[in-house]
Amino acid sequence: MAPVSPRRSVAEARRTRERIIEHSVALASLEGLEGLTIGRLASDLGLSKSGLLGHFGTKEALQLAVLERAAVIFDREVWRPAADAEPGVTRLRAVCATWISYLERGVFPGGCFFVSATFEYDGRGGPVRDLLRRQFGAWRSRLAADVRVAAGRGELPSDTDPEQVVFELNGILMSLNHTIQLYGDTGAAARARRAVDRLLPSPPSAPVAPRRPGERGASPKPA
Amino acid sequence: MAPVSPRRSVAEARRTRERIIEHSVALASLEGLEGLTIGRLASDLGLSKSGLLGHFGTKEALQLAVLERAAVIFDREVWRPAADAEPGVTRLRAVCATWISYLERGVFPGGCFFVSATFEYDGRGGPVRDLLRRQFGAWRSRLAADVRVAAGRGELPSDTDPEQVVFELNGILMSLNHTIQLYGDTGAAARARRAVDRLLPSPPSAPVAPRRPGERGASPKPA
DNA sequence: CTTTATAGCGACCGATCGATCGGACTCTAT
DNA sequence: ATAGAGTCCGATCGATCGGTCGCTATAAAG
Repeated sequence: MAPVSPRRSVAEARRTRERIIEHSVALASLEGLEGLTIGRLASDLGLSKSGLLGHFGTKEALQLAVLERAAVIFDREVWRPAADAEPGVTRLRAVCATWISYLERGVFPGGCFFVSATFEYDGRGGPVRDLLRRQFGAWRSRLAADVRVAAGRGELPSDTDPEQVVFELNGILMSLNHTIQLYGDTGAAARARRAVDRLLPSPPSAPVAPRRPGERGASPKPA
Repeated sequence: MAPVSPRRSVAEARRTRERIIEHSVALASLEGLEGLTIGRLASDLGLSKSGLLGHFGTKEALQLAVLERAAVIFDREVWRPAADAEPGVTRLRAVCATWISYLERGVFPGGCFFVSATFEYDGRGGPVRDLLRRQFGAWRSRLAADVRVAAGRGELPSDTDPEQVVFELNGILMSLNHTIQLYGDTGAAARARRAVDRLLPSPPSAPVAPRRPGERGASPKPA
């Protein structure tokens, strides 16, 4: 039989792998990481199931690769645009802003990838959940670090409990995610911004978004 | 072959249906509504698949029945214990307290049934999602009604946006649900209570309103 | 050119999915 | 006593699941 796609160089294989992961991220955002199916992916991409699975070995390995790719996207869309802001409340507010925007823009069609995924893996065990916990833990501790900076600078009360602020911030973001996904209510973004404003009052007289080209905040790699 | 379970009266059938729903609620709380499988349920309950499905017709009908039962449990565990409190902030705080306790006690082993379910049905359509939206909408509007009462009584600023308060309350509760399920962190309940306190300051013992309206937000100090 | 590594295919595996069917059985109503 | 309704089972259906196997065709290495 005539081979339909006769190119199988190593370089092509890398591109194929990219295509698989990219499509898997989009699909998993909507259907969940467990909702990914090899057959569906293969037919969407014009591959055979064995050809597709050959790149990863098992479905679980694919899920982990998808999760890591999602983290790269999250980093690019949320962390990086806010990284250069002044550490403390200013950067916290910047991260919240990029996060809300990332949800508004629908970077992932199913809302925040990690919120969905952590809810999906609530009660299970295994490597996927372990990775999720580590990724989410990195998110929380990075926020908490900036809360501590803010408290040290007097932008927040000195007795501020960083974990408490992170807890409430996450709540705001999850509530936004939930509202958008369940009701398609775009106006909820304004509510989220108002809630963030109340939780993290804009620091007084500090020049907003002072661009200091030399300084880079912790350059990110949630993993 | 000797029939293993020879009792099939109408009354027994009702009990069987109860058993199915009860077990399904517990299972769906952990595995999700979509994660319910007829075969698993049947084997857990010592029934045949056809015998089990005969009570509902389709899996979707079972899911709807499970959702309605979950709502009954939620009503019993969260709404009812707070129903007799003074309408307004007092009752809002009571509902939040029962909700937090309901999560602490693990009424559903997988956390709040409706939080999990709405996240699961984020991106899908169909009757199950429709019912979920209605149920969640009822929750929101009941909370909003009490917020309006509170604002009318001066317990909250008169220009309070009820939907905003509900949005933030839901965030606190979802953050708690998330923390408990992903990390098993029981201390998070204290954080949730603190956050609720800040959002809904306890009204003074006298039903008068010493708070000056016009001041936005529940409390000027974050954290 | 020859050899080796590998990308990808097609066929196939056992398991499980939701669902259907006919029939055996028990209760209830007449 | 008998008819009807309803409960539940065992067998079975087609579809799909994740995954394996042997194979071919090609690219890369020698």
